[in-house]
Amino acid sequence: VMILRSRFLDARRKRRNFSKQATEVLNEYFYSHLSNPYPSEEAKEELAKKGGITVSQVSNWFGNKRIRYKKNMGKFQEEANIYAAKTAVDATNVVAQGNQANSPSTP
Amino acid sequence: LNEDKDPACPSEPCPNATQTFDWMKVKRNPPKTAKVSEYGLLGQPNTIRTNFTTKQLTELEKEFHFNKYLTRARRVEIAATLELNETQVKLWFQNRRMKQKKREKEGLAPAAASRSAK
DNA sequence: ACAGCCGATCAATCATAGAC
DNA sequence: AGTCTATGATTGATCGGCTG
Repeated sequence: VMILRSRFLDARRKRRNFSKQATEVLNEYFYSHLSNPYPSEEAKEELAKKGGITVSQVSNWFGNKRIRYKKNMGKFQEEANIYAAKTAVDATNVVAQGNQANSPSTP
Repeated sequence: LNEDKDPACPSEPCPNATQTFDWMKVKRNPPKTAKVSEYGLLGQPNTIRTNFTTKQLTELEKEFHFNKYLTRARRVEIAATLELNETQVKLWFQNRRMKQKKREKEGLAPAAASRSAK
């Protein structure tokens, strides 16, 4: 069992938490787009640049964030309120459904 | 000063603050990788994430370096040798290619970054 | 029709960093 | 120094779209 673990023990180890700056930028986007927290490739690149991390890390972050958020929404309520007040560039008016037009930066 | 923006909560209690959007309700269907163990005696018809053994991964990796893509024949061959379904082998290669592409991408971006930083 | 591929994502899990 | 929780990364598998 332990022998089979050695298979990994490579990149997954030695993990560093993101800087305050990165976390801030990511959360800001996430909560200001809570109705659809799926940044486009371009948006990811910008977030990566602003946070000083890679695009993959941005993707990982959103992937984890979305899953964990819906898994336990209550646990993020407080955090949601904090960031919700910061930015309101979002268009939260998609009550039912029928939404699919997502153009953050494509006029 | 600022009131929550809860445009609508038609007929839902809406526990607290933010509402529940569609993406939060998304549910994936369970894997069908099962080799059908008869759903009659206890447990569900096993539909769990495959756990490749070190040996299987070694073989798959070796084959990948030989060919990034599989032919039907080769796939059948490998599946039989490693005791996996063709689907598992096919999926492994698909994911492996994506992983490869991701690595190449990450391996060049830093180079370009240092170029402009120099 | 249809299977394989791509790109994105999900979901479960691993391993570690940090809180207590 | 542990134990528990937060979090970044990995990866088998799903979803929708495109294509030969």
